[in-house]
Amino acid sequence: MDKDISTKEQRPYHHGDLHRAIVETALEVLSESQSTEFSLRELARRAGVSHNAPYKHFADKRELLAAVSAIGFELLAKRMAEATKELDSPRQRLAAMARAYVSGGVNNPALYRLMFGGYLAGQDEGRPVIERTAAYNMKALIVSAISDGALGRRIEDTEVNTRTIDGAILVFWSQMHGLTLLLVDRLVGPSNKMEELTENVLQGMLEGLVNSIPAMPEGVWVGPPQAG
Amino acid sequence: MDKDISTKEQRPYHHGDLHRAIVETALEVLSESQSTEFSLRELARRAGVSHNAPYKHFADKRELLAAVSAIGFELLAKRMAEATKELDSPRQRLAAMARAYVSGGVNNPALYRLMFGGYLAGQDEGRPVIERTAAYNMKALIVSAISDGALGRRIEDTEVNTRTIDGAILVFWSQMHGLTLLLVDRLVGPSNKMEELTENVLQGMLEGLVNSIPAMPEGVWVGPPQAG
DNA sequence: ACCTGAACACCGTTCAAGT
DNA sequence: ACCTGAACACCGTTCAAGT
Repeated sequence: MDKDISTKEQRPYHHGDLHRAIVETALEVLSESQSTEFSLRELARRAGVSHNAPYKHFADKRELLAAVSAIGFELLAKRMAEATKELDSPRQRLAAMARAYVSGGVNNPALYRLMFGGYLAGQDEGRPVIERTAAYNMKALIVSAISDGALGRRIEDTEVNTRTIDGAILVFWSQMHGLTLLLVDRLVGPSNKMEELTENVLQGMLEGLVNSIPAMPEGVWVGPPQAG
Repeated sequence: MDKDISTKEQRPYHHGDLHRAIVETALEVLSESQSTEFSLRELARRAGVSHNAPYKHFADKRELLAAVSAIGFELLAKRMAEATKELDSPRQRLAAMARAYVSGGVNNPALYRLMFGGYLAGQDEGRPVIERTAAYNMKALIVSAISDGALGRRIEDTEVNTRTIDGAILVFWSQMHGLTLLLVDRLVGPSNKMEELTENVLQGMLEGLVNSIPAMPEGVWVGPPQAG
């Protein structure tokens, strides 16, 4: 009649939170293999449940990956918030955020690609995408870094309006996004020059390509091509 | 004894160029489905050969996708060359190239993601990647657009050196790459505002974020999030 | 040379049960 | 409720053969 519920490891009926366990396993496997091509069955194996158990928590492999992606956005947002926490100067805040953003991506390329790679984007137009709100939380940090005065003098003006700020955000985000992905995909490198490149790009962005691009560190471009 | 080789459709022993046929089928399927998750077997079916025939021409699904990616780079390079052909002003050339680049990506997101999505990037460090030279040909167009005077006055200076130009290229390319992918992944939009956004970003990039970002068209940001 | 059919070890996903 | 085993229709890839 005794159940012996507390001390020994039971085989059947474990896992209080399989949902969480699966997502964490997925994050591990993603980091290790740097690929989303793992199978649900492998995850189940590593989590110690039958190949079928995950379907109680996720309708789909896609849905699991969406959950992983959402966590990716949270992690990146946390990094960005952390990096800017104690900085006052708008320029410093923006630079710190850019560095956090780029290094976050370069640190776990597969996760960054999953978040932005459109694996979960298209499909049916109307369907709400689960990680979308997580993406918006992250974007909000960029918005605040820009609109809290990052643009310097213009931001104090009365003529500044939301559309102008939207423009700045778009420039900033797409610039960092592009740099991150070129680094991640090894079209530019090496990634240990990452901070230097980020700083240079940031400076060029703020002050204008024509006037201010500083000399780049050498060996920035991956290559050379085979025979030329 | 007659072979009847010319007029009738034979069943056995077709395809003078199965390699090409497979790649073209892959491009079709990629465009239609906007996903790289089609199977080799499906390609073989559509090309009218056994599921096994492709392996005579490609060691791997990866190798096939690399060939498709290479064609993607060629197509994009052609677009960019075409777009700038009859323009003289560096500013116009750069803008035209940016537009061609972005619209090329937005036109076939799955192909663009395949080209840049790192599907073929990582793996073994040393291994030469087949599409890499194609990517370099495309990059050469960007290089020429920048260094042929696109930067205006600075480019005439004796103080201009290759490292400076590298910096400009990095800014330009990563900016366009990022914008393209934010559009493609619907984090910013709608894509019919693409040209306008491109022009604005380009202007911001050339003249500096602080001074020159013009007002953005409305409705640029996808959203809003669910409950906020 | 170029293509085929059968076979292997895997998938994602479903379903009728078990505790 | 939560988990399982068996089953289905598919993969990518390999191999011994056919023309």
